[in-house]
Amino acid sequence: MNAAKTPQTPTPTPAPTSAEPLPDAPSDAVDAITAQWAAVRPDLETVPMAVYGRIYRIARAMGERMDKEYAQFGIGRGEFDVIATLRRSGEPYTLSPRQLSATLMLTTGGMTGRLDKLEKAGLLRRSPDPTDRRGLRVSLTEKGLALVDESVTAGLAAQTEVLTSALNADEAAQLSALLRKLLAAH
Amino acid sequence: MNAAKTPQTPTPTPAPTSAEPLPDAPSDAVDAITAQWAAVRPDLETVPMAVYGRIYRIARAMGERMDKEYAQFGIGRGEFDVIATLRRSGEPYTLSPRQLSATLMLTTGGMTGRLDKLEKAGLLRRSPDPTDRRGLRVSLTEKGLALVDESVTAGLAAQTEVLTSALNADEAAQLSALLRKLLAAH
DNA sequence: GGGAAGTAGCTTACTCGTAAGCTACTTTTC
DNA sequence: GAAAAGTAGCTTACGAGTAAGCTACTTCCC
Repeated sequence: MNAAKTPQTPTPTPAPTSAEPLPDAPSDAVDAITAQWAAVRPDLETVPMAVYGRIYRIARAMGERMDKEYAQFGIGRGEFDVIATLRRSGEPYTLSPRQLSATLMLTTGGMTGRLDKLEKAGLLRRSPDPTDRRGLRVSLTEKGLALVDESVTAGLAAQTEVLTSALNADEAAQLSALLRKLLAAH
Repeated sequence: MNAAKTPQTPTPTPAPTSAEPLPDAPSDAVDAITAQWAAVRPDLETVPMAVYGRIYRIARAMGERMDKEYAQFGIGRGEFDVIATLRRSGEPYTLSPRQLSATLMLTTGGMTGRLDKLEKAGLLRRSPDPTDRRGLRVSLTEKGLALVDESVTAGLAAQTEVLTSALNADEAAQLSALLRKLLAAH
């Protein structure tokens, strides 16, 4: 009835590739998965599997946490990203839909939907671009500016809380540096 | 016309929190974002923002890469996850839909859709559970077993390629350990 | 200066997930 | 051993994204 074989011992040296569940570190769900793979397919590398497996899970877990934070302000993560992009672009908090969809790696169709929702909520305003009649300018309203300032603080507090509970300042800096190198390879 | 303000210099000490774009490290899109925030909201912590920003982007980039790998075998990432879970559970490569949806953190409705598609493709088979008439048993077919073995190898090769191009073995192990600690806090 | 090519934003059709509700069956409890 | 509660899997309604195609406008280029 167990959901899956639970590998009792994360076998000291199960894979061809070195150190996985270091002696002191407690084993987690990802260790269980790599151990299962090592049992049935010992030819597979477990380190990359573990790294990306954890990245994927952390991204998902923090994403859900962020959703909850932003829900307090009546917006979703997607909407937050839009108003946050406007906010950090500085005064007058104005960008075009195209700039927004490019920055957020979203199709224009998806952006139209987000802007509709935010405009209806009174957080931003669409106005014609005076220099190009094809285009629009999207600006944060007073209400939008106030809301984004509150919600970014709340969201960041959540991230900070989890990060500092897990890692000290040195480790966090080290992690950031390693992730920068990894991201550069993508 | 630029999509966003491009911060020329990642200012040596812009934020209250220490070392961000280390002297040698090239600055990336995430550095640009944190620099923008530091300019308009200098009270915000930039380290957590950078860590989670990079985690999110790496997860997304590798996700897209995986989609391409699996597309060669005619499946998507979601379908791959299902047959991979069956594969690593070991012989007889059989689990219930409930076990699968629990393991993959998916609703039962979502699992029904994935199973429909995989069954139609001949990669797995649904049969009644002999001990519980409410339940089903989902098993990999010969074809499914062969396909998952090929696709897991291809996917892992892609992950290994990117990881080893960015980090040496020590760094990768270090990253894995830091991520384990961070994941544990979620 | 006029036609070709490019760009901006919106709409439509489709995909794939969730949430909630359904039926069928099993387990618990008195 | 019958009623109540729980569990398994499917269906339906809905949400939010993509891809492709549309119209309107601008820019390029001869």
